[in-house]
Amino acid sequence: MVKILPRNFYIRPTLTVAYDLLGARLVRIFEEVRLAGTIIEVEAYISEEDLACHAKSGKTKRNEVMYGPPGHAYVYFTYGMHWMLNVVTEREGYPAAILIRAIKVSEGADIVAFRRQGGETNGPGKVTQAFGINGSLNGACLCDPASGLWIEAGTHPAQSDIITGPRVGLKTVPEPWKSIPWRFRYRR
DNA sequence: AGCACGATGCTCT
DNA sequence: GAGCATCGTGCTT
Repeated sequence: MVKILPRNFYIRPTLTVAYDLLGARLVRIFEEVRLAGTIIEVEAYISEEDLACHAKSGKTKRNEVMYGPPGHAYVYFTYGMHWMLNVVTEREGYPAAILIRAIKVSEGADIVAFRRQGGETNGPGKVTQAFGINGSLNGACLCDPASGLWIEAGTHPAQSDIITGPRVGLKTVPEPWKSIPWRFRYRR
């Protein structure tokens, strides 16, 4: 029996949701094929206070989905070539989201492409590439299977199997945000 | 194994 | 015009 994570899952504090997403299963219907993978690495971006968060300068056209209701996808384009997949958390009006940085592919043709790496993607750009995720999914509802993108409950790892550390790629972000341990990873 | 760098285009100042 | 929540390559240890 499939259990799609409901909106109530996402409305909780972002760090709690990030922690709970480890072990959950990201599912994508792409060209009528079901692709799925276990979420193994995430990062939290929380509020206008967080100077690494896109919401640091307030609401803009780009980040407006983060201000919307929880349980939606925030997908943005960066470095001229990469799409990033985030899930929106907390109450509507409070900008926060979780970046899906890595998954272990378990279903779908793309498993072949990642088999050499043990089925794992190794960066957020690889997740979106593997699952055919782009800007057309920005704002998509993860609680509605019609969107073709959702998350199902999985087996959560034990606390001792989770590594916490600073978020990746924040070059010019001031402290404490640059080093705050808001990255969660399932130990290999 | 680790670091430096270029690709490439969109967003915000 | 600067900077970017990245990735692959090519070079150094």
